[in-house]
Amino acid sequence: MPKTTFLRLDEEKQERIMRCAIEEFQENGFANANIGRIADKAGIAKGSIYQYFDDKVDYFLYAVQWTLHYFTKNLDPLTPFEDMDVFDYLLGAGRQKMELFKKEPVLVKFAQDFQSGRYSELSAEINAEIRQDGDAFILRLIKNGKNRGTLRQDMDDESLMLFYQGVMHKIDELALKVSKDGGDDPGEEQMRRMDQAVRSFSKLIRTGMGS
Amino acid sequence: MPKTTFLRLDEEKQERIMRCAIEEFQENGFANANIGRIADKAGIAKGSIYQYFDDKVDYFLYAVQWTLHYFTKNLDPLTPFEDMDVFDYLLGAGRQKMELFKKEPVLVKFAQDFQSGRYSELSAEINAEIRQDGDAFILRLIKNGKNRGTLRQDMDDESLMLFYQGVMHKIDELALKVSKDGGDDPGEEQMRRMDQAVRSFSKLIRTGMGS
Amino acid sequence: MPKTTFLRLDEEKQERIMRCAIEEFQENGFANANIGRIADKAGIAKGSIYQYFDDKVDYFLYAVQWTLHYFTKNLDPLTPFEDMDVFDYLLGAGRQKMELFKKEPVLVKFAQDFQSGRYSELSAEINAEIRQDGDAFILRLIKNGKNRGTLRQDMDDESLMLFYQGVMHKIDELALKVSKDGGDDPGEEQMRRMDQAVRSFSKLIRTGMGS
Amino acid sequence: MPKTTFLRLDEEKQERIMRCAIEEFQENGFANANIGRIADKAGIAKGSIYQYFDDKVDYFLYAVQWTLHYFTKNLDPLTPFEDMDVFDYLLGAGRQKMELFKKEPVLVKFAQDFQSGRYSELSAEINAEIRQDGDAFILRLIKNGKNRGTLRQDMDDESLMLFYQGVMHKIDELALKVSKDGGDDPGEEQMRRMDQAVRSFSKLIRTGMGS
DNA sequence: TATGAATGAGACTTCATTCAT
DNA sequence: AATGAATGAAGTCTCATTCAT
Repeated sequence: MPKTTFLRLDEEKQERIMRCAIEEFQENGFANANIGRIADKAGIAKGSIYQYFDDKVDYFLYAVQWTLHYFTKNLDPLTPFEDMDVFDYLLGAGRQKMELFKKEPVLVKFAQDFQSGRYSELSAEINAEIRQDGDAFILRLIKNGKNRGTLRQDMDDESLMLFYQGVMHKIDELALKVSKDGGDDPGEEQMRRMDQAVRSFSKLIRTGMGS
Repeated sequence: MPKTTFLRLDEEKQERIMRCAIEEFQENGFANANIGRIADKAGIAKGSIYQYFDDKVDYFLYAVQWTLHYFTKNLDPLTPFEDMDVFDYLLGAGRQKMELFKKEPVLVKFAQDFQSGRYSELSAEINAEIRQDGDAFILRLIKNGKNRGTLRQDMDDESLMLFYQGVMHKIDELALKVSKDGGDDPGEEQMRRMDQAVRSFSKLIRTGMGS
Repeated sequence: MPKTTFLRLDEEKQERIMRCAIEEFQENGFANANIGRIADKAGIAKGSIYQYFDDKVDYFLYAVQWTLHYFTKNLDPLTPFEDMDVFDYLLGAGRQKMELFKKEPVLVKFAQDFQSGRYSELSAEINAEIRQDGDAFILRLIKNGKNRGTLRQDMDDESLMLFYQGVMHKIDELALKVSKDGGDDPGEEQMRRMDQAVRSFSKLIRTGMGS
Repeated sequence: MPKTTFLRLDEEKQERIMRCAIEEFQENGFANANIGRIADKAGIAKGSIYQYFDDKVDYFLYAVQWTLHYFTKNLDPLTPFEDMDVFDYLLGAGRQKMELFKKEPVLVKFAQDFQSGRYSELSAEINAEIRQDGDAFILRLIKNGKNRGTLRQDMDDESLMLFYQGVMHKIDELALKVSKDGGDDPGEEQMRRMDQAVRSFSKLIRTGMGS
């Protein structure tokens, strides 16, 4: 919900203005994020921000939206969607995510934060919406899996989804940690660690912990 | 780390002062929590809080500690520990957790918040410590399971732990939601829903999603 | 060390903001000086002061610097320096100081206060620096006097300086008192009293109290 | 002006209570002196202080009075008064003062502070009174000097007094500095430095700076 | 008489937002 | 459209003083 003034800016400036905000929100949380500091980092006047957005909340909400948009634009095209099931996705997603974390650590951390309930004080609605988007995606993977016969049929979709999401969340956490360990330039070492973990999780998701 | 002045208060007052703080922090996050509001709710003077704690952070940190202490005091004694494995625990914990959520929804939400990384800006150390305590508990369950032969042997303990934690977290989320749906007095209806869910998750953890 | 925001203000406003602060500090000391009161007197918002200075200490320190700068700008040009000795200076300075006291009683009292060690809790460094500046000036007068043969040679410069400063301090005190006695408009009466005193002190400094 | 409750305490406790206050006032100034901290240091309850004194100002004022009383009780008896003039006093006082500084540095610093105008916001009256006491003492020395013919007759007593006080103040400053340089145990080295300085100042006072 | 918990006014400081230029 | 100075509400924290025990 930025004002039209903002949308008329050239894209490079828009991006700069959003990334600086995201970095600030991610580092300090919403309440401690400082509009003046964002303006400084972005090289614009504090007043200008109020030409672009109604207020701090508006700015933040658009930062969330911008981040989600960034991911759908840059990530999903890479994953051919039809006919893929959870296991396919999981295996493919592991390496891909690592690369994403390396490339956009701030965005990823920001996304992870609001998905795990930081900022929960800010409009439960948007949080719900975000979650729904993610849910829809997983549910399609699950339906595909059931159609292809790779997923057990004796359990309802929602239970499967929750189960899957719980595990996925841990993978994300792990990927973030591994990529952070890599410092400025996480190399093949980190990649191998991550691949290994993904394969373990894949096996566990498929066949469980039981002996 | 409260001052001795606080520890000399009678227990009823201490509890009131901590519960009011926890409620405030849970509802508004750390930065938006308002010391004056807490004092009002607790029926004491704003200044008194600073007779009890060094500052807001100190107060918050003790709220975390108090909450953890509350759980270990009221919950763990109920779970006989020796020789129990993850599945035992999961099944037993389900109903128990529901009851806890019904009885202490605020404490539970507060605990869940700081375990899922809200407040991450506040002393990563405490977060690490909290996590470690939880980890140790799970690792013992896992070792027990491997000894009893109920857990697969071909996977390292840490992977199993992460997997288990991911799923557990979803159960907690669910339990909170279910108990919230029950309004003021969640009845047997909610209990049944929860039991069902726990059994589903238990099955999935044991045998996986694969067909 | 004011922020650039302050330095960009027009000079009239800067001066008003500094004079109000100096008056407040002089009347109440540092700890009892009230930022809100200063803002009111200066006709600006309390918050604005924090756009200009880091904090109260920063504000105070700049008040000291501003005062010293004021004196060097408005006073020293009047005193031709080369080849002057202590006695010349003393005689010349008397009347001049009286006029300064009449014109800027607050600034003078403020300066006297921090030179005599009120505010000593605030950064001993600045105090040292202030003193050094003054010392250098006196030492030059003394060297000139020795060169011209008007000062005794059998005593080290530092002793002479301390002796001289002790007496000078009393003259300042006296000038302040005399000019205060004059009320709103100290006239020739006061001037005569002061001239007399200066001549007495000059004689004493030169030839001592002994008979 | 302490309450009778205070005066009924045994002398050791009274002294402790006063010395702790003096130390606190000297270190932090009046406004920043903390009643609670004084009580802690003195090993009494904060509330007790209000059984002894009306309020903080009362406490402070009595600290001043106590200090002056201490000096008149412990110092002046040592100086045979009759028939002494300024030069006698100066020479005798030098070594004596050094010893006093070594023995009671806090008291001395405190006295020096309020004589040089720190605390000036606290009742100008008392300050004036303090000064008057000192003045009377000096005036007697001066009259003695004139009677004995050791002081010049062609100058009024008040000018001589101011002159003398100005110089004396510098000696005090110096003595404090020298004794501070000596660290925990200033030895003969410091004593010699001080004696030397006193002799220089005595000569200057008697015969002046002129050649 | 001694204690120390309780109080609450008031201080400094922050910062989102406005507005004149 | 952009700027950045100005605002003032609101927050945290301090501490002299009171008062019940």
